[in-house]
Amino acid sequence: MAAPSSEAERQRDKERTRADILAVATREFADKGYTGARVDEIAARTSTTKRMIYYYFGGKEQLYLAVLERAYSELRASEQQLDVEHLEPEDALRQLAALTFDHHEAHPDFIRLVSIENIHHAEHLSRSEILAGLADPALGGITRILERGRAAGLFREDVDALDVHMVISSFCVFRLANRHTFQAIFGRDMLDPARREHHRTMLGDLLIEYLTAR
Amino acid sequence: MAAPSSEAERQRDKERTRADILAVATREFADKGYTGARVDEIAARTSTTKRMIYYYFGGKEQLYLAVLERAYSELRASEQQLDVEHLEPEDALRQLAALTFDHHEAHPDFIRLVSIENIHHAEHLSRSEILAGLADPALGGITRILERGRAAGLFREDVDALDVHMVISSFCVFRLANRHTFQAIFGRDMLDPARREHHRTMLGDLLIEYLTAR
DNA sequence: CCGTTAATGTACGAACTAGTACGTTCACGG
DNA sequence: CCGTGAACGTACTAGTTCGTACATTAACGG
Repeated sequence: MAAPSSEAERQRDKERTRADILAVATREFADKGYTGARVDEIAARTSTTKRMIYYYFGGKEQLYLAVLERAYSELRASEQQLDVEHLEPEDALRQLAALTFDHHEAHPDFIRLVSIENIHHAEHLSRSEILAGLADPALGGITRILERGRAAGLFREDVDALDVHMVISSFCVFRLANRHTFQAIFGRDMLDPARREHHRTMLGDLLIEYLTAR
Repeated sequence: MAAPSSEAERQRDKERTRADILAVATREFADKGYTGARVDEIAARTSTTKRMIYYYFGGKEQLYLAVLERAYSELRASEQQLDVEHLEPEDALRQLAALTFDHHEAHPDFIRLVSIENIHHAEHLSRSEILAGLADPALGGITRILERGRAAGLFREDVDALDVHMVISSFCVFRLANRHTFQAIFGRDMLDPARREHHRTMLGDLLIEYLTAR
């Protein structure tokens, strides 16, 4: 019947249903945590039924893993399209930090999923097949910038790419992941645009001053 | 009967039972999260029964709040007994950072409880009565160090105590809270003694180089 | 030494939750 | 136009989990 495959008119659409479930599940898991999330609740917010969750994903745990893997894949994609090879080491690092800062702020679900996964001792991520592909995209850029910076005698020698990555991630993740207790205790809103801008440049300064010390 | 109140021989001991429940609950909540924790499981690991949890605390939620409040109280106590007034600003800040670093590493349950509480948007902590007493102990020391440092022309002016606190907390919390996904992805053990030492001094350098820049 | 009450133990229920058995409908090739 | 299988819906179950009614025992004052 004139194949409506390319149209949005199909009533039955494998991909659409899968994507719908995944999107709803991402919000539910990020919001409530793995144990707190309810399969029935996810199903209810979907345009389909619970039966389909089991049909396409197998169960709550596999659905959670699919959600986690998609979130990490997006981060990897964002990291890979980064091109800072043509910049001077200092500027390259500042830009990389700023882009990481922005990516995290643009993906609050991801931050929460990582926190949740750490609560569960990374047991799901450890068993994931995408695990092997995550380290390199995150470290490749930093490694090359550090090499150029050290070759030019600009950067100190006693820090490796993973240390730098940790400083960047710490700062970007903490201000978002812990913003609720921070807000409760200190009354400071981490999402305030002015403060956001201040922290964004602060992170760059922090890195450069440390790496170029003495 | 010769009041065995002060002895450990009592069979019925209000304080002992309460403390027992609280200790077991702390481990359970820190390990499984609020929704993941099981009241029956906590009761089973106690030397008393589930009935006593409801007798002394009222319910799962109040028990969790009691656990959270005790964890924060310990941090506050540790912060208050800190005396860095007699040190030069730079050394004072390095020492404060190192002590925070140590305290976090010595209290893994606290780190996890904070992560868990943030997953729940700090809804429990926000309603806590101890909330008002948490900000000052955390910031007082830093504020005084910064004032002395700025007065001596050593430190930059565009950073406040809360920003400094955030940098310290970010670093100390992240390396522990996110160590499972970090380990899974990069294969790096954050608890390795040599690396621990490296990061401990690294944090001090990071702060000082940034604050004394230019 | 005994009554009162704080402290404790047991058994149970109501509600929830992941997962499934079974039945139905749509799409598409022949 | 019809048979076949993929996609989907409904209703249910088995097991879990928080919380409580009810019974009991230890401590302590008088």
